[in-house]
Amino acid sequence: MRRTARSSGRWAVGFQVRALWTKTCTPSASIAAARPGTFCMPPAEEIWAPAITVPAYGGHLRTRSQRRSEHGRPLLVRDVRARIGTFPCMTVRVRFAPSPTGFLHVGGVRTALYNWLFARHHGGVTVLRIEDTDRERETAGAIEQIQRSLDWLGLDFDESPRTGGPHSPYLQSERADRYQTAVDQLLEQGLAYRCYQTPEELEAARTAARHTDDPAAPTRLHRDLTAEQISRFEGEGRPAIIRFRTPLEGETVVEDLVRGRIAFEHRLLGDTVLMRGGGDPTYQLANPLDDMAMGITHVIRGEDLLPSTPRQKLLIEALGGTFPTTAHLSMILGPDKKRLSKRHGAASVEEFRDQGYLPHALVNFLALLGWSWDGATEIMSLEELVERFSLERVNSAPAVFDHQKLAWMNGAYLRELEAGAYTTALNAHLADADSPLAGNERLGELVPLVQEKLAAFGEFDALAGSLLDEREPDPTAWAKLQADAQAPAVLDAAITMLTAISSFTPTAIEGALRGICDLLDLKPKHAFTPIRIAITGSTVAPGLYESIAFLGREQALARLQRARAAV
RNA sequence: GCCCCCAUCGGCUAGCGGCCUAGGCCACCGCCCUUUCACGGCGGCUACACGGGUUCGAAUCCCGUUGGGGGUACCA
Repeated sequence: MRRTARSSGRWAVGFQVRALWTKTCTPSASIAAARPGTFCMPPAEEIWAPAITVPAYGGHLRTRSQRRSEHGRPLLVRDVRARIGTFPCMTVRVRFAPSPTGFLHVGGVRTALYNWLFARHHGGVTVLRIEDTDRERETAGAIEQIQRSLDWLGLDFDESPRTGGPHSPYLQSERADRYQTAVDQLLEQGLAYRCYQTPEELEAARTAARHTDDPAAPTRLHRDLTAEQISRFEGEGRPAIIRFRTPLEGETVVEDLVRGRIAFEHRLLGDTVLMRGGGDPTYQLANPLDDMAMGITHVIRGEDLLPSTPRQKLLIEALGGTFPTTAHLSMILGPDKKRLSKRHGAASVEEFRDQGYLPHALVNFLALLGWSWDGATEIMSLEELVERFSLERVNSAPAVFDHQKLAWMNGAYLRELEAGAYTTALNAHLADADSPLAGNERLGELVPLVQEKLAAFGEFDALAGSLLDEREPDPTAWAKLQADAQAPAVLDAAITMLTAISSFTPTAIEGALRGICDLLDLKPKHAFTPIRIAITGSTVAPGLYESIAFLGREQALARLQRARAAV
């Protein structure tokens, strides 16, 4: 069953792109032949090999590369990709799991998008799960805002807090009993234990151990408490946290779809906290447990979560589950090469919407930030992205967010919009911005004048707002007008000429204005500037003839008179 | 400090040992078009971080160095 990507809400028009000037790009035979939904590939045990825990020998003496290649010849990223890039007979299930600590930022969107594209490409299922295990950090309304942003982008999730699904609930705060059950089981099997350290004791031990050869030691201090010690701590009324009993030797190897094989030594991992003193689960417990419970097959997430991967894998395997295949996406950076954040300006989806970006332009741009199809194709519809996307082509290097290219791409999409769709979308933007121009019945007439000039709807008001509204002229432009010695003569001539012509069309107006050039022996460039400032109040505006025609004779003359009086 | 990831033009990237005197897009700089701003067209600038290997041959494989990023939480 092939799903059709769709947008939602009034921004749907953003997807009606008239023409795509993509460079030649024929879908590869393998993609064309791929059957959505299921994948058969022998032998399954090679893919799901549980091994991965191998004895360490002189662990810290070996280099990363040595560990990586110790099983024989050097293991290349592409070897790993080739091995686990195809899947046994199963349905792909991915999840996007944001925590409701704020708005959805571009990094999160890209993660959501890659998950979504991967699932749709393989005919799989998308799950939206909210990771609200830390209620203190939760922001009011964040869940709704995240959902709204995803809706706007056209990323629909098959299972979510809103839609429900076979693995409800999709809010971690409502799954407490499951986490408790798992912890009880681990405790019973001795795979987890109670730790009575106070935060202060832990911190002190950590500081002391920082420069030793076993920096993770402080997490293991209560790993083997005697019965007496336990009853003493209990007697003191100390709250216990639950820690995972991480193996002391050996290492866990993760085979990542974008990074290849990565080995982590157990002794450096320490004993992960699964449950807080208050009995709340931590991310380290809830996240992998839910992935297992929800049948997640592929975890596609940010590189910042890479270091916690071995802990999660260990936990899932301790619980008898199979760790999903992972794909860790590199970070999105600001111009200063630091991780992108609010400091770098627009970072939330809502800001882009407010500035008048089309959802698909953002999607297209983000798809290309860390992934490419052929190195040449830039503009792709959602359907094309779904068809072409693959984790194999995801770049492992971090990427700087290029605002200028996004603006260019948005302009490209805007220019390809049908006039009607353009008008609808522009109007929707103005309405969202509470602009008095929203609903103006002459908006459509202005579209041909501005369409090729705007990179985003947010620029509309500054460019053409003065044609719909009487407003104060730009001071700089006005000063320029007043300083222009030719202005009085030019404006007088314009008033005369525009009064005289019989029909008030752009063509007739052009003729009249050209007449001024002859009359005063001025180049159009010089003659038109005062007129443009008089008419639009700015040096930057839509075509002069069209603007004057749009205003109509009465209004145009009034503006020329006003300017004449000022010079 | 320790662990992990990463490294091609200013930015996004193509490149999987010979097709590379390194291609595309954005940005930038010229020129053309032109009533401003854009759009469009043409041209230009500029990159394989460095040092060692492996190989007949390396941007591509290996090692190291340097640099950047991430993690090191009873955050996610």
